[in-house]
Amino acid sequence: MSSENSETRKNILETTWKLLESGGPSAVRMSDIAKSTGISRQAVYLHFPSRAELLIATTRYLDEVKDVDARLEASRSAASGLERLDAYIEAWGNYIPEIYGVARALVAMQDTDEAARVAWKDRMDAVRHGCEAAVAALKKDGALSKDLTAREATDLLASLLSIEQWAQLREHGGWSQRRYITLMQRTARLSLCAK
Amino acid sequence: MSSENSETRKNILETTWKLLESGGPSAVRMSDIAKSTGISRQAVYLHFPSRAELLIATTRYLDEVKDVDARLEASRSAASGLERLDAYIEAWGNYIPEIYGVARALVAMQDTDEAARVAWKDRMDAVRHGCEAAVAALKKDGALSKDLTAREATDLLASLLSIEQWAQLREHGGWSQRRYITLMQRTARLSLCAK
DNA sequence: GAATTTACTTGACACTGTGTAAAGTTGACA
DNA sequence: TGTCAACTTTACACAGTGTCAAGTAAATTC
Repeated sequence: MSSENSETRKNILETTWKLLESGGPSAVRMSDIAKSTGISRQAVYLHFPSRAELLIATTRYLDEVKDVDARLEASRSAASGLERLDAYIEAWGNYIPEIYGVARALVAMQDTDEAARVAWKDRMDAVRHGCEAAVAALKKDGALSKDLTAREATDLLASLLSIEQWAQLREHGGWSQRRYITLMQRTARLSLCAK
Repeated sequence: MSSENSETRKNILETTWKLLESGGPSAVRMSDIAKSTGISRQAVYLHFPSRAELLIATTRYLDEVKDVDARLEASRSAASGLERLDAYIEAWGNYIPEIYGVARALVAMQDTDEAARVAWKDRMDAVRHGCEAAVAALKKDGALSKDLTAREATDLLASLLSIEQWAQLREHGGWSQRRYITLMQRTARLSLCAK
């Protein structure tokens, strides 16, 4: 395999990303990626050992380009637990559409590829971690509902903010992105907070 | 293809169901089904034109055996909108684990098979319809939150009750089935009802 | 300026799983 | 005795992934 910073490698990642954004995940084959990148199918394998690894590398590339960390860290500076919850939902909720194409492809590989499963789990654990922090902030304020343990509140929030949930509301329900954020903030507040 | 009520046909459906219940969907190939049924792979094709059609037939077979309709209709007799909401969540929520294996396999085929996509959409539309009725009952009681249109409330409820959501809470979160039902009822009540 | 290295191309092939096709078997039933 | 239905066996086409080996062309090094 060639160096990590190869120009071609970057081109492949960009192409993969773009192809996944427009069109279903199964429509993006290794040959499609090669063709769109303007190289041979075998050349793709010189940079990535398998389709799963390519998809995983693409999500990492996306995170890097979009600077997820910075966007999610922003919610940390919130004054109250409630503000933090809102900020986190806004930050993550607005990140979802940007990674949806790639995420979908990765999810589709979960059943067949162990590496893809782990990569997806890591990603979801990161979200869960953010949820955990938001719940902890609520609890610190005494704002967490007595009906829920911190663990349960975290699970609930993480599943409310799942990509599948977003897809269902946006695609099937036809919700606007703005409305999605607003109503998720509302739902989270009502179901997690005391009183 | 043979008659609809063939003994072998039923055996294939039973086997498919059982295989899907134990183990990932992609691990259940046509040859696995044939082997477990005790017939040749080709014999399966004498009864079902494709893997997708077999999976679709299996969901229908399950609905028949489990009598979904009767179970979901039960919630209709509820006195108030709120009771109806609770009853519907309980009925559907308890049905999910029984169809999860098959549902998972059908979802996994969505990207590649149009028939599977439509079959799954039909299934989800049926759930949505139940949600719609529950929301309408709430609205009639004047119990629906003013923050939401009936449409939005329906979308929200349907996505709360999605199979993916259930899977995430039960499998990743480790929630018990009882706790899942209780907290979903609570979340639905808090996010849909007025005041 | 010749040799080597790097990045890529070309073409062939193994493997898995789906679905098709055709000829053969077996038992029921008329 | 014949025929029909349900099933078996064998073979094959096809798509997509991943591997292998030989070839090319430009840049780098000696």
